[in-house]
Amino acid sequence: MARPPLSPEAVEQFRQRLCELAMERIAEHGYDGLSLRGLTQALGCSYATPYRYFRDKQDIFAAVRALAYDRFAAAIEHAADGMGDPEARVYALTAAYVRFAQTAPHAYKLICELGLPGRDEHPEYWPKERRSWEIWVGEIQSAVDSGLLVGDPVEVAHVFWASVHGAVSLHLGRKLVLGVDVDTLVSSITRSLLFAYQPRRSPQ
Amino acid sequence: MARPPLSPEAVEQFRQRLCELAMERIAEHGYDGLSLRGLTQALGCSYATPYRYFRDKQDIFAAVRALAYDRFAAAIEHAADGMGDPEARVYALTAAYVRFAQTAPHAYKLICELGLPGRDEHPEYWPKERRSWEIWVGEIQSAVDSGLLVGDPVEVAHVFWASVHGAVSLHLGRKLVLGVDVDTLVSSITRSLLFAYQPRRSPQ
DNA sequence: CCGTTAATTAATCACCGTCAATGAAAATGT
DNA sequence: ACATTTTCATTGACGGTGATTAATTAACGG
Repeated sequence: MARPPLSPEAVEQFRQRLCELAMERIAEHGYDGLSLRGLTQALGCSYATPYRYFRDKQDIFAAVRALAYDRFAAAIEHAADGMGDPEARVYALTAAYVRFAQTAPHAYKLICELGLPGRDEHPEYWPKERRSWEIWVGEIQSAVDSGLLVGDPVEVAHVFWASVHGAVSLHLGRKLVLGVDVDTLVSSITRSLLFAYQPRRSPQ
Repeated sequence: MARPPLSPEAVEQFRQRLCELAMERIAEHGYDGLSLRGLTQALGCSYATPYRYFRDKQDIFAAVRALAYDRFAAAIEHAADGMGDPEARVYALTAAYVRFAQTAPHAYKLICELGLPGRDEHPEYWPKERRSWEIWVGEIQSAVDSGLLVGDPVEVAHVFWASVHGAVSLHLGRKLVLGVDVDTLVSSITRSLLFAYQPRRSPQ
C-alpha cells in the first residue's frame, strides 16, 4: 500500500550509467577531478540523487574500479579462443590488449595508468587485479608449454606485459611521434619478443 | 636608501624549493590535486607568499614542468658518455632511464605518466619534449650506425622506448608482481630487443 | 486520501585561488 | 640613534566550488 521500491534492475541500471560516466570523467580529469555536481548535471539528475544508490563518493570510486577490472579481464580472457597456432594466440592476446585500451581508454587508464588511491587501504580489489594477471601469465605459460617460447613464464609474461603496456601508455598519453600508430608498434614488439624468446640450439 | 630586493639566488632558491614540493604533490595527487594552501603550509609560509615569486598557479605549473623536462633530458643525455662499446651504450641508456625514474619518480610521472597538461593546450613545452625524444632516438641511431642494430631508427627507438617506459610505469604503479624488480626486468627487455634487432644473415 | 518511497531543494561546512590592506624588516640618510 | 623609504610577508576578505545532510516536494499503490 505504498510506492514500491525501485526494482533491483533499475537500481543496477542507474549505478551502471553513473559508473560509466564517472569512469570517463575520472580518466579525463583525474581522480580528484570528479565532482558529484558536474557528474549529476551531465547525468540529468540532482546532485543528491546518487546518495540513494551509493553510500558516498568513495563508494562510487569502488564501483567504478570494479567495473573497469571486470571489463579488462573479460577483454583478454577469450582473446585467443579458437586459435590453434601458438604464435597466433600470442598475437591475438596482445592485439586484444591494445583493442581494449583503444575502445575503453577510460577503463584502461583507471586500471593501469592512474595510480588510484586506496590501493593499499582497499585490498578488496587485489583479487580482481590478480585475476587479470593470471589470465595473462596463463596465456604465456601455454606458449611456453607448446614450445613456442622458452624461459621462466613469469619473467616472459612480465616482459611482454611491460612492453605492450608501454606502447599503449605512450599512445594514450599522445606521446607517440606523428606517423607511428600503436597497432604496428605493438605488432613490432610482439614479433621482436617472440623472436627473442624462441627456442634455439645455442643459448645466447 | 631602502630595503634591497631579494637576490636572484634567493628568488631562485625559493622557486626551486616550491617547485620541488609542488612536483611531489602533483605526482601524488594529480594535476588538479595541488592546492596553494596545502603547498604553502607544507612549505612553512603564508598562502600568499608564492605570488611574490609566481604570477599565478598556472605559472607554478609551467615552472614545475620545465624543471621536470630539463632534469629528464639531463639524466639521459650523458648516460653513455665515455662508453665505446655500442652494446654497453644501449645498456647504459636504458639503465639511466630507469635510474631517473627511480630517483625522481615525481618528475618522471609528470612527464610520461600524467598526460594531463596536454601539449596541445600548452605548446611551449613541445620543444622540451622533442629534445628528450631526439636524445633518445639519436642514441639508437648511433647503435644502428655502428652496426649493432638494424632497422628504421625511429621504429627501433619507439620499440625500446615503449618497452622500457612500460616496465618503469608498472614499477611506479606498484603493479609488478612480488619478487620482480624493475632493474632486472629492463635488463631482460634490453637484452631481448638487442637480440631481436641484431643484424643477421637471413632476415625474418 | 494515506502511507511509503524517490527525487529535488535548501542549507551547512569546508576548502581553494586571488588580491587589497596591513604589519614587519632592513638598509640608507641625517 | 632615529626616522624614512622600499620591499617582504602575513592576514583577512571575497567569490566560487565542493561534499554531504536535513527538509521538502513529487510519484505511486492501496
